[in-house]
Amino acid sequence: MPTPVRTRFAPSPTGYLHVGGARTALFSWLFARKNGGQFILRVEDTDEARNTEEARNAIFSGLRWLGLDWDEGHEADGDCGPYFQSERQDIYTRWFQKLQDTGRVYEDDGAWRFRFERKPITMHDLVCGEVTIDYTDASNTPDMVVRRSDGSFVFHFVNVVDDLEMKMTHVIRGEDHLMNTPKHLQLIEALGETPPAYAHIPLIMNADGSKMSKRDKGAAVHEYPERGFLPAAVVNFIALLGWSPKDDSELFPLSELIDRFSLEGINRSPSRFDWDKSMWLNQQHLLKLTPQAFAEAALPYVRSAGLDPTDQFPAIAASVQEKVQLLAEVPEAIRFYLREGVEFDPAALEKLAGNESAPTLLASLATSFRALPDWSSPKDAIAATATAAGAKPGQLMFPLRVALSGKTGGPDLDAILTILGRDESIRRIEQTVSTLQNA
RNA sequence: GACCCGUUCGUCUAGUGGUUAGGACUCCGCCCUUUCACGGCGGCAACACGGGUUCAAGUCCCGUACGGGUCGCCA
Repeated sequence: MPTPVRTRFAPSPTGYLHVGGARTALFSWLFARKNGGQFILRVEDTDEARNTEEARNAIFSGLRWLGLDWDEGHEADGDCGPYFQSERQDIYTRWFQKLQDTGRVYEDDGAWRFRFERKPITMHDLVCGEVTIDYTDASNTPDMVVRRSDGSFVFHFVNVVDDLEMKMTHVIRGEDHLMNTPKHLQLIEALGETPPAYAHIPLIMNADGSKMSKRDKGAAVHEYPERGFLPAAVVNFIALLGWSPKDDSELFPLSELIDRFSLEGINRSPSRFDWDKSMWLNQQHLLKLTPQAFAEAALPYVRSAGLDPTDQFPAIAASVQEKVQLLAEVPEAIRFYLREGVEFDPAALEKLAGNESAPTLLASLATSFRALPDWSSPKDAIAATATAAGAKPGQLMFPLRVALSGKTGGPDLDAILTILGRDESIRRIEQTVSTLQNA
């Protein structure tokens, strides 16, 4: 029986969750899930000065929002805890003792340095292939500090110890760690342990190719729910940034991503954000939602825009499901349903004003609406009214749309008529007629 | 500067010696739709450059250029 796969995500809580970090987490998570292994969340909070509670929570909530659950770590079980490095001092001290016993560390200015073996180090990276770094020349690769003069341990040491202690089989991390790997390999070799397999993934860049930093659009994971993205769409999008299923498919729910994922599909070159495509992908995921699920997803955005959803909301939301790319667009798309009367989009009103027959047609439409026995087929009344006035139904459709919604585009007229109801529809038509006459 | 990784349409990518270099986003047409959007069809658009190797190179090798990464008592 093969050793069960164990991967981890090991962020340090010094800011918000970065989208590059999220993708690293995603790939590690996918690899673990794909292979029936475990995914561990370890918080590397050794830099007390820079750690914040807020940053820690951003990591947890970001991962949860994306749907990346962890088997061991904060608020989860696990035999390899604690999962915060700040609570693992005893473990590091013990391993440091072991390292001292090998005679490979020496004191320097109160700190402890690890003496590298002066030889070429070759790693077999699962993504980069075979990479050799020459450690022969000490001036290029000075012995590294593993323990500071204040007694604390540096990243390289704790990271290696934890990966060993937590029995990692695969370390999937950003390419910025590639040059650290020989250091880690040397440490592990000195300790007489077996290293995990490494996979270094290329970084994500801004749309213009520049390095993505904190302030850049899309850098922070928490920005995505704010902008109206679905977690599944974000996961789908970042997975496609640097990974390919090797065929033409590209629309994946999480479950299928797990199925299709493999390290071989990871690219070697940094990729750039393509905002148009991320929004398109979000729209595709939105389209796949049931109308109920869509309404539910849209509700918070509607509320926070100050709109008060009525009991008609399910129908209202359904009418705009295929009109928006982001959930944050929903409030604007449905606002016209919920307000008193019509507010005209200037361009729409102008277009309507240019139509000389509109006021007359609309006025007689209001009359025939009023005469309808019921509201089951207002469309027949539209056709009849137009015909009676010697016009085509199409000549009445556009004015009616503007009269009801104030806009040139939007949901099907049928849906608008049904949702608004007879009284409100008539009211808006008459409001429009008088607006037109007074103009 | 040294070392490491990379380079196919504007962007994300398929492609593992012989392809009309494929798909997707964007953009532009047309169709569907009495709106918009969705959907369908079509179009524009790429192998960074220079040398090799080979009957044959986007695919292999070497340079150059460009991009990225790393060179801490940060992680």
